[in-house]
Amino acid sequence: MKPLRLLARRDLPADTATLARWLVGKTLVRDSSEGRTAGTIVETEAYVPGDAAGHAFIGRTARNDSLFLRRGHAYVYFIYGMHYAINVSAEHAGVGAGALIRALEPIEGVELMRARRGTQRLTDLTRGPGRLAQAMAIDRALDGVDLCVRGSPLWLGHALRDTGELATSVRIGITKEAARPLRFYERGNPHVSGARALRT
DNA sequence: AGTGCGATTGACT
DNA sequence: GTCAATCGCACTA
Repeated sequence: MKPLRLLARRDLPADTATLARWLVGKTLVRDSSEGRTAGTIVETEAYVPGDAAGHAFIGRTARNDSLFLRRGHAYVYFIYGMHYAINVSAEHAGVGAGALIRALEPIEGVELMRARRGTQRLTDLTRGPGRLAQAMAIDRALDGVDLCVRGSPLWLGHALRDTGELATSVRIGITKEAARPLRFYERGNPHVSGARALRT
């Protein structure tokens, strides 16, 4: 396997939508006491500055504070009383925006992911924001973590393979700003979510 | 102090 | 295809 190399913050595009597109193909790595899990990012959504669908729209609060950090930090939120999901903070410090990571293709630690998820099927491990958070043991304890430093429990790595065709669609599960084409995914990848939510 | 709901998922008809 | 689970948080009062 190719070695996992940390992405430098200067490599991250400052613009939120550009960042979300660019993240498809990169690697998300989780180092925990249980071991390492990692996956190729295959689906993201952009929540841009001033976006009424974004969690930062209401202004900076204790919950969404991490969205306002300099790009490359984790914003982890709790939703529906049972699920966590992770964003990569975007833009400059003080601007509330982020890229939601919606799906991964597992690369490393698949057995650990299976144990955490309580299921065997490979495409059930990290297809969807809640599932991937569970597979990677991501919760509010990781909120605000810097994804661009060595030794972080959660970090971003370079692409480990060529990325397939990038596709674009509207975002899933929102009602405001629902027509904006801000979801990005690798076309045809079986780990991409959204089959229920979208016909395309 | 009470209310309503959400960037989802899994179980079930 | 439909729907309940489950709770932190923003908002109203």
